[in-house]
Amino acid sequence: MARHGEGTTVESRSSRRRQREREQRRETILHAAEALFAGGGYHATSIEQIADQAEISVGSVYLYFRSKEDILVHLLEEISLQLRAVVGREFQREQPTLESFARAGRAFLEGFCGQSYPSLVILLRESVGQGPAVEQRRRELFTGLNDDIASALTEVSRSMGLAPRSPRSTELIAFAIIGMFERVAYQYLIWGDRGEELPTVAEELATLVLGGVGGMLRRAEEQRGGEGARQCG
Amino acid sequence: MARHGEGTTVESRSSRRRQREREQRRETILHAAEALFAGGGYHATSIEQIADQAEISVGSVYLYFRSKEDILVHLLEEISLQLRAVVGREFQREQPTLESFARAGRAFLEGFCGQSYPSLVILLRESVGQGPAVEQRRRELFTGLNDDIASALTEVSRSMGLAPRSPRSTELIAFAIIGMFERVAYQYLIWGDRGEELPTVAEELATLVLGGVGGMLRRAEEQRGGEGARQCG
Amino acid sequence: MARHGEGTTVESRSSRRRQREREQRRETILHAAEALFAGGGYHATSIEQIADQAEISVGSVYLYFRSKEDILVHLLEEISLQLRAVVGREFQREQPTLESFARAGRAFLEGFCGQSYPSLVILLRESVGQGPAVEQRRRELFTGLNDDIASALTEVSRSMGLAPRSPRSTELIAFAIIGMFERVAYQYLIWGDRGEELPTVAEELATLVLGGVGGMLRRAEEQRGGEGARQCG
Amino acid sequence: MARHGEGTTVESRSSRRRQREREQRRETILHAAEALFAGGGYHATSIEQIADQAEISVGSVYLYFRSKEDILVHLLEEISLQLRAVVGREFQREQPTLESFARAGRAFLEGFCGQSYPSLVILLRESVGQGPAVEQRRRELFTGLNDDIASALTEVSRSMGLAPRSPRSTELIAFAIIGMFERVAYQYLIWGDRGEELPTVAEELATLVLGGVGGMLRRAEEQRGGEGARQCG
DNA sequence: CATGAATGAGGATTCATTCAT
DNA sequence: TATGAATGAATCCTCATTCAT
Repeated sequence: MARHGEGTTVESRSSRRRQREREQRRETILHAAEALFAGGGYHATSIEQIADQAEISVGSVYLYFRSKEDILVHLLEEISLQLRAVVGREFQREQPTLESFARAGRAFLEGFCGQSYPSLVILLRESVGQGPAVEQRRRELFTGLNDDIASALTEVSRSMGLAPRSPRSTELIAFAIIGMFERVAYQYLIWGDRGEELPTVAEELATLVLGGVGGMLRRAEEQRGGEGARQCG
Repeated sequence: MARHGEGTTVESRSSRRRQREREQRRETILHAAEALFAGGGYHATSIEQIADQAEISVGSVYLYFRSKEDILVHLLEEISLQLRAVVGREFQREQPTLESFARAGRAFLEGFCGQSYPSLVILLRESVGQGPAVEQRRRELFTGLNDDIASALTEVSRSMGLAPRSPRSTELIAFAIIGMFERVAYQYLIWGDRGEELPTVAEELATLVLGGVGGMLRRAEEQRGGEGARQCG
Repeated sequence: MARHGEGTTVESRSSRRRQREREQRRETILHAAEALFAGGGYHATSIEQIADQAEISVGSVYLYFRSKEDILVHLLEEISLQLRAVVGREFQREQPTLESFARAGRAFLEGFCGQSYPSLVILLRESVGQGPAVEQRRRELFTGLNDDIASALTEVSRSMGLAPRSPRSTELIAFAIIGMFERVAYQYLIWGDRGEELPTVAEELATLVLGGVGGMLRRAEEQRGGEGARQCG
Repeated sequence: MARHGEGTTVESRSSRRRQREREQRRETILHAAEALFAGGGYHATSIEQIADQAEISVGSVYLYFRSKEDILVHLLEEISLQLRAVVGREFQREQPTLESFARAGRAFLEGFCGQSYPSLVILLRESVGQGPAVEQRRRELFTGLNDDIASALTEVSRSMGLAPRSPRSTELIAFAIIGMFERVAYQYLIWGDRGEELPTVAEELATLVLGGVGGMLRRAEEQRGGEGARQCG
């Protein structure tokens, strides 16, 4: 329908603007929901509240999201990206070392939790136990995170001159690392009202994790050696 | 209302019977709810379903529990006891050693998770994000568990000849340990459908934790030494 | 739980009372809905209005009916009984004759339509085009009615000395009879605001139907004869 | 805006084209709606679905029709024309006879129902019980149809040498005829899934109607005679 | 104590209609 | 004219909790 060369431009301009506005609106809803879910809880938050907060109508929410659950799923989507960006960065810069885990831990606590407390609350509290679709997304998130960490672990243990461990060992260590940070974040940030201690805790935990991961890697090594020996015998 | 001297006896007998029956009824409701919450989710379970499963009337549920939320809180209560019994036992027998942590870990995975899967699901999934009262109880549960572990840690590090660490270090290590097992249990048991791997995983994780905790303790020591040195300088 | 002979009586008494009250409540809802559906239309009537009219709460409506649609279906159920009682009576008394159709017609117009105008409106207007479940029930209603009439037709034509006609002919004549009354009732009662003419119309239609049915029966006879002849040729 | 002499021509040309296109668009919407209403039901069909099916935007639907209800009303308008064309044709060709009713009946079943099943569904099912405006249009439709048939009846009875009957008798017979075909069409075509029987049924019903109408006419005559006699006496 | 019918606030979702572009 | 995003009123239904029996 657009005529002449510029027609296209005009059309694509307005269409791009539309697209941008649409994205913005989506984000607005998502952030309104994030704040409300984190503040009052997923179930205690009604669609009407979200609409009010986002300064749109109830019906409009459904132009951007299929259902209330869908909002939560997309929130997890965003959190997943944030999280892997913050944490993954530490492993991607160069050859990861044991120190990378300490840095990644600090990044998680200070870069992620500290920057976006609502995200943390949704990740660790509000998205838990809220139905299968949400659970599925959480699972993917954690699996992805675990893969990142497991890869780094493999690299690190190789660079430490440790023999390659079984895939499950690596997986387990990765989950263990995630779990440590999860619980610490939950205790200190969600339950703790101890935000001011965050830097100290981050520092201390980073140090501890260094020892813990180092110890686990070595232990896995020994165990494997033992197994090997036993098998040889 | 008691008549004659023996009245008291009679009454106390029947009153004791009453008391016992009351307890049984409570348990019945609690276990009905546990199964339903774990199976279909806390929100998807109605009081009517619980009453049906417990073979009593809806009204009777409210003779034993103030509200639906109250059932969940008491379920956490029970789980808390189970958990500390299973895990605590390993630390209480004698002088705890590093090995105790490995044993406690195995006990958690095999004794608790393996024996009562529904309890695990409620502890880690269904009781999360379900309102303040529940959250409060969960917090107490984890704090209690943490205290147990922290005490053991103090003992162990002393018996290992390591200098006493700051209370926070100990607390952090304890939370880290809890977190490791939480996430591993969630991944392998709740999401994993990998129940059959449980013994292997338990064994492997126990070994890893030995290394991890050992490493963390040593690292905490070093850090403290460093700090001390710095302070001295 | 009831003890002694009278216990049973007492229990069954109260249980019978309960049952009776339940039935009454059901009827109350049904009649509230009937009036509102007939007055304002099925879709324009909300569950809240029905509850108000029946002087109960919204939730209680759902103790007696699964859904709004379910109310309509049960309304049709009742109408079906009424209708077959009123119309069927005329055929059941003795050997039906051609006159029976005239009487049944009068009974339909005066006994059914005249007595329960709302029922008529629901049968012919509000239950039409309201979804599959309702349509299914309407279908059964009409099929049942048709069976009644078809049986009578068979009797009558035999008693008139007419040879038995094909099942389809009988079915068709029965539907034709139903259709005549339906449209006449719709025109004169639902659209007509001509309730006062009812007796006259009923009389006139009864007479006409006598001729019509008689004519149809004879015509079916001839046609059959013709077919037979053709087949013989 | 028209320039020069020919301007008018040009304008009227383009205006006629516009007009034609507008009509086409209207028809497109109408037919999209017809198919959807007949298929899924009036209420289950949304304006968006209609717009999609007609390959226009939601807003455009409102350039052609005031409301969703308005679409249904106009659909009835079209159906009314179709119907009277098909049925009326049989009476208009020459002097109508009793046979004309049989032919009109066949035309209704085969020409109308058989050719446009969706129209039938909308006429007999989807337009019923859908609010006052629609009901008003349906009433006009049936009244018009009735007038056509009543005129023909008057002609026929005169040509059969029967004395003129009361207007109401004629009206009643006309409604009776319409009702017969309505119910038969509903049963066999909408409920019946017996489309293949249509020709047979049409034939059989035509024959029966011959007898029925004949009988009704004669009976009306007798009754009138009786009344007259009574009045005379 | 036990029952289970009754309550009614609450919430997610739909959809006909409008209007700025 | 055409569009389709935005609106928000309207509605069905659920379910935790109460209380008369």
